[in-house]
Amino acid sequence: MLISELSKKSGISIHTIRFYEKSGLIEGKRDATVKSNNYFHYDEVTIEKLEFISDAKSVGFTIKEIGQMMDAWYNKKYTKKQKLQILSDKLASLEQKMKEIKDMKRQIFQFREDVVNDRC
Amino acid sequence: MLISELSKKSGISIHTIRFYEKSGLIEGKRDATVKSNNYFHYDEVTIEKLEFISDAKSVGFTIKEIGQMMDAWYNKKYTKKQKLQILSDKLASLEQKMKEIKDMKRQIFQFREDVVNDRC
DNA sequence: GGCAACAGTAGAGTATAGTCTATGGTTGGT
DNA sequence: ACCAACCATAGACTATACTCTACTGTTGCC
Repeated sequence: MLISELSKKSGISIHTIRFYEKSGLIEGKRDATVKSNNYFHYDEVTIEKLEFISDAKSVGFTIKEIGQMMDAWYNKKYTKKQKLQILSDKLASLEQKMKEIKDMKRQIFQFREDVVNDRC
Repeated sequence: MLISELSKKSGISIHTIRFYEKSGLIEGKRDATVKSNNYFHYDEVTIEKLEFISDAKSVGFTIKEIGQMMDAWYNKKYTKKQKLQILSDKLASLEQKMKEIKDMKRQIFQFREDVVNDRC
């Protein structure tokens, strides 16, 4: 599929898709048999990738981290050991975020109690 | 205390403290009896505020949101009802973040399994 | 009185993650 | 052949959150 279809299917703007492509997160292929244009073609996997990017971004991962994670299982860039290391690191950082969110929840709960009881 | 002491006690750079002050998150007071300088003085509560800012930032809240939350219990800017609304909104967004992180963890776990079993 | 250390303001610069504009070529339908 | 709709690249612009520089004034100690 071409970029406009990918955009529609993924819900991500064409501009942003191009930005992700430049950033190395996704990659379209050019059809070597067609010489009149240089349109990029995308496959279904790219849709999955874009969905993962959205999810990963919303939990606070950076483009760089997301690229690293995607390389850890779509690419042959790393050894098995390196891949496992990367994924374990990201799991640990999620564990950490989880803890921080729990603490923040407790803190806001306390603030709310203070407001309810006119202590502030 | 003056800004350098506040910086040392909070672990936040003087530059960043000034940035937070400009952003309306914290507020130093000037000593009206001293006319030779216009140094800002900070109290212990400001240290607590800076700690909260750090925590809130690391869970992904923006400066704007943090300011709103701090206004919700340090200030008289909002009515009780508005304060409770703001704090409940933030709690809900933390709940949402938590859910997203859990999903992301599951996804990365799956990737890790795939790597372990050479399925990618 | 000199000077290092500290205070302030204003504004420039950086990094991240888009978002948009300009420009020009391509495709498909009439 | 025409033209709207699409594709590509390059680069400008925006917002957020710092981070740093330049410049100037103040304080405290010898």
